[in-house]
Amino acid sequence: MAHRPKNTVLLETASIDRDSFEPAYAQLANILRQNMVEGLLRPGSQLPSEAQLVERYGVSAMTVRRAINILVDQGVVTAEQGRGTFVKPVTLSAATFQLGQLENLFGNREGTNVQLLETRIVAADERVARKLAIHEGKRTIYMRRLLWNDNEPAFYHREYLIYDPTRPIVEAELEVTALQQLFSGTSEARSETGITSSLLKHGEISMEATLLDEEEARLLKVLQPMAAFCFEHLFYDFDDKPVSWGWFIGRADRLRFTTQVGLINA
Amino acid sequence: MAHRPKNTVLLETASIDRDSFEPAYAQLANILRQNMVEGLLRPGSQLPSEAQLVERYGVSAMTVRRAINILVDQGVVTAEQGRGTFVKPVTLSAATFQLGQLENLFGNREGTNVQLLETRIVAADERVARKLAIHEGKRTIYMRRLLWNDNEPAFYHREYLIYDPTRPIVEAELEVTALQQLFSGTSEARSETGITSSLLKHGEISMEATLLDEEEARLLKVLQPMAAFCFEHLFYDFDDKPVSWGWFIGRADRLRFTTQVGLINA
DNA sequence: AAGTGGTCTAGACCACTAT
DNA sequence: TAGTGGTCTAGACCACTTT
Repeated sequence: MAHRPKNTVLLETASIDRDSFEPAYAQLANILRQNMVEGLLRPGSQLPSEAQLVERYGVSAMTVRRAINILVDQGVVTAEQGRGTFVKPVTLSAATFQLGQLENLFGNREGTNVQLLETRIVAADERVARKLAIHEGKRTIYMRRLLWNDNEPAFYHREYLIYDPTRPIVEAELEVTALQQLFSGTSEARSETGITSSLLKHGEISMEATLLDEEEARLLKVLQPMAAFCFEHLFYDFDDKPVSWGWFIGRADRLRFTTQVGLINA
Repeated sequence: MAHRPKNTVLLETASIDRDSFEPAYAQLANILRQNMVEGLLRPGSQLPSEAQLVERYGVSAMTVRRAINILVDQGVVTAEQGRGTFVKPVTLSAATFQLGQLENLFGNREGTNVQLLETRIVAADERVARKLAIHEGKRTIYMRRLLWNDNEPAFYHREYLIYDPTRPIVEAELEVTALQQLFSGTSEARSETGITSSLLKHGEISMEATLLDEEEARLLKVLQPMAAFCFEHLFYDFDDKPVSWGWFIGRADRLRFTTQVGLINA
């Protein structure tokens, strides 16, 4: 016996229900996580080896691996080749905040709507030209919108869009560009018309905390000084050319991102 | 022929290199993603069926499934049983911001250090008692710290810790609780002493944008009014009892979270 | 040499969707 | 009924770590 599997107790009497709707790999992953939740498997300790799990739960090696891969992807264990699989300790830096949370916040889609404040053609100044990778002075579409939720202004959105008659960036896309997406959530790929021809290939989004300026405070109906979240976004088409640059500003006292780290049930 | 696989062209001449270090499933996932990046596979369009991919790339069905699962996990495609697998359009709300980004920001670990401003025993007021689920008036450990980066104060951290002689929450844990974690990144499970006995089971973290108050501004050496990020954290032990409640406040002009959505190379 | 994670296959079977 | 994604197995082989 070369490698002594130290304190690797074989845990719990729970077993796989072959008649369940839940796949065996998912059941096993949950059993293992439950063992961690209950403290039978503490941070730093080693999981039973794959061979042991195969025996104990009567599933194939592939199924065990898949279960463990899930836990690895979830960030609760690390698998080290030749050594074993270990429970990871809780880490602050593992926290991730999802922009999609805002959709829940804007829950009642009835009460949310978009007010177009202004849309006009403007010449790109140095900053806009740089962001959109066009020449200074070229024409762009400038839009200002106010997003309402429950009869309160929630976000002030400003956006510059490429204006190029040779590029198909017209009306339809204007709507899609960013706003619909924010609310439409996972944005089902299936459209009723058949084809969802998104022109957008990818985008960069950044988040900052800022102070509202006078205009922003007025539109959002709050008093200065007021902290705010600012989400800047830059979207590209399939030629990797920028098509849209803009930013959302929302009053901080209405926004809060939360997340969990470590071993949570279910 | 029942279900016509519409415009499903079999793509690209790229193929799997069996001698590569990169596993076949990863190579296939990358080939497929590359097809999306290049625009051969647009949002809404259907991927070749698994059977087709098996034939085209000469790998087993399991390998194909694993490749596709990766793309599903990455959120770039959706797989619908009985229908097919489709490319997802870009979505703003898919953006996720990782707290771990701060570690890169605090890159030079040489230049970062922690200054303990104060530590004392205080009686829990109503708010602290509620957060830590103890009785008002019970003793807690209150700590104030300043986190420096490049000879600049970056974060001001305040924290209340359970003070209970019957619970092992002593000195060693004080250090670990949150700070080490913020800097130590993935926080390797392997400690030199052998056992990493983290007492923390899980935690909740929330992010807000706020204004610095007078004391915070003074300590962080900035002028009011100044926007700031506030990260509140509440950690629990393996009995699901709170052990630590506190918050980091950092000047907003030094912090920026960025992320990408959609189809990115590599 | 023994034990560990990691990859891969060939084929079976199931559940769902479209026609 | 044919095509689709989804699960599962038994066994082979490899690479790494420990003793």
